[in-house]
Amino acid sequence: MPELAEVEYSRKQWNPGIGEIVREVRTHPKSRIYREIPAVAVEKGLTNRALVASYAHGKQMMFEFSGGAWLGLHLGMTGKLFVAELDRKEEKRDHLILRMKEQQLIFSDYRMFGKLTLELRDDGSPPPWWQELPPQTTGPDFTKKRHAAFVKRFPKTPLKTLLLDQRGYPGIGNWMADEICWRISIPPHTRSGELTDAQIDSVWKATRQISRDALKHVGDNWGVLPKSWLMTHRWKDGGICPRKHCKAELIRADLRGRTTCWCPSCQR
DNA sequence: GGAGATGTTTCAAG
DNA sequence: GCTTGAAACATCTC
Repeated sequence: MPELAEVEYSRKQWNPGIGEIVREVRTHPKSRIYREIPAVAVEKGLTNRALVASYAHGKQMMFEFSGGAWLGLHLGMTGKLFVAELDRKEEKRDHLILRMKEQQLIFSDYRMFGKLTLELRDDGSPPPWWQELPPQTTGPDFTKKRHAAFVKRFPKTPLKTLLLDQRGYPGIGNWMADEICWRISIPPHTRSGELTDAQIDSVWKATRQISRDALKHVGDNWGVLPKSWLMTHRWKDGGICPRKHCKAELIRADLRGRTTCWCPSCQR
């Protein structure tokens, strides 16, 4: 599930804990989630600290705690963040639980592709890797020029696959990449090197637009995406292209290891 | 039982 | 050093 907008949504799920002190930390020490840092270090590092703020950047999230502790989270394929009452029973897939006065913040992930880091810093600044993340697709530094250079760097890579590269397009995931290709009527398997300058331009525009639209629609309460989007049709067998007057049956096929959906009529 | 799932990392080859 | 492409990771659901 987690792409740009869903990550932003997830980050906000822990907002009720802002300003609250972590009284107890529960972990699953053997979980794969703790491959970057031992669970004990996370328990020690977060106990008695207050959650100060949270940030999202592409698919990455950062939670700032008092005293310069920075908790980085990535949801992988199946990670979830939520708040629960204190009497909620611990479940097998809860990897991190932060118990506060009247609630607990939970990170669960059954497939365990998620990732967790914790860094304690003296100077109050976020970890360097966080500051060096590539420009957000909704921000001012995601320029046409930067995008064009990135496209030209990987001429053999199919456009859809290129859009999944987090170095170029942080936050773009499988459905958004398909949505972008569909919106501008380019087949997802088109090699980057075969795109015209005008097409490269339209990819840039669509990427910005769809990023912004996705954030707007998912919003604070998982808004429903418009029926006019490819996304709302892509998983149905025999799904129909939602473009006006098209009505072609959508195709789903593997492209470089990811399920890809496109319209054989619009995208040629 | 097998295939597939809205993601990243790693490794080998050119 | 770079790009490219496949496999691995772990578990649940259909």
